[in-house]
Amino acid sequence: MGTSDIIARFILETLENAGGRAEMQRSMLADRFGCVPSQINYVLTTRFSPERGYQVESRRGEGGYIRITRVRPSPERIIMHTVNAVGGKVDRATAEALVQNVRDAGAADEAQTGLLLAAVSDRALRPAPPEVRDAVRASVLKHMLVSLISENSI
Amino acid sequence: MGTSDIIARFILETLENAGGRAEMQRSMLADRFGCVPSQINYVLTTRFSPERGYQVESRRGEGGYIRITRVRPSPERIIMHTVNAVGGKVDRATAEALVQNVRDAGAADEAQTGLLLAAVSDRALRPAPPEVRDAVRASVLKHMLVSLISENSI
DNA sequence: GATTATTTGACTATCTTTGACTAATATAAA
DNA sequence: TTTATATTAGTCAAAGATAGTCAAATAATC
Repeated sequence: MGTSDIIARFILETLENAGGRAEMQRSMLADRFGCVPSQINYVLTTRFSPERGYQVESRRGEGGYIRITRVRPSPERIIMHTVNAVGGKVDRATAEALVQNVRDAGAADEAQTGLLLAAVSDRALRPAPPEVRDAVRASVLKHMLVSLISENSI
Repeated sequence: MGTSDIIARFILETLENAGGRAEMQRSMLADRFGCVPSQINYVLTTRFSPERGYQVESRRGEGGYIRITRVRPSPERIIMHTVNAVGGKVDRATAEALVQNVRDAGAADEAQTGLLLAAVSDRALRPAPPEVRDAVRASVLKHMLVSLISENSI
């Protein structure tokens, strides 16, 4: 088992003991596991992505930290399923259909649905070059969906 | 939590107890929290900016003071103002401050704020090329805010 | 052997703390 | 009244403290 797996397991244990939400310093982790700090970013992006049900926030400078939140599944199973269905790119029509599904499943109310639809609209994403637009749409949508779960389950 | 956060929290509490308006001396604050006086200015500019809904007045010399006033315009007005403030491009820090302001004004609840923050995060916008990322962020944010107004006014 | 995953480090970005210098105001002195 | 002095607050840039990005090197896997 490689260093990244060990770090990931440590983070998982910490999350477990902290009830799904934990704050730690990147430099402390790197220190503890004898790796360079950027490897922590690698672990976070590969193993604690929105697709896997995690939300990562951070802050730099004095008092900086990395906060990892585990999203609790439940009525949110639908949302996670949707996040997985989005993939790396998603066109507008598909995104809208997925959002409607989320609403129909009762996982988002009218206002939240409105925000989601506004964010994935072609008009909102117009400044993004066409060749990456669907990738941006997918990323924005997934991050919003994960945020929705964490907010609803607190 | 760093010194600046502690100072900010103290000011917030003081404001709370004083009904949204408080006067204090910069040197007293610096003294109390063991920092250099100019750090108070840093806290004021980063955490009690007009964008976040505060007004700061001051006076020098004998009997000098800093007066901090919490300002709360109407939600609609805040949102309209925010949409106008976004412009063609907006960086992450500014976008987050604007969103926080919208929430503070009561124009967005926790879940909606979460969706907004998720959509304007660097992580969500990662697929967008850096040279257009702030433009995409601005567009997404504005479209979402507009959606929020129409939803809220039902 | 090719492909994918991991590790590493140089460079960048952001946030905070500090201090030297500047500006304004009240009060006392001339 | 004018000037000087003391007492505040303001500005700005440098230094310090974190975290992020990216691509090259290496290792693991197919």
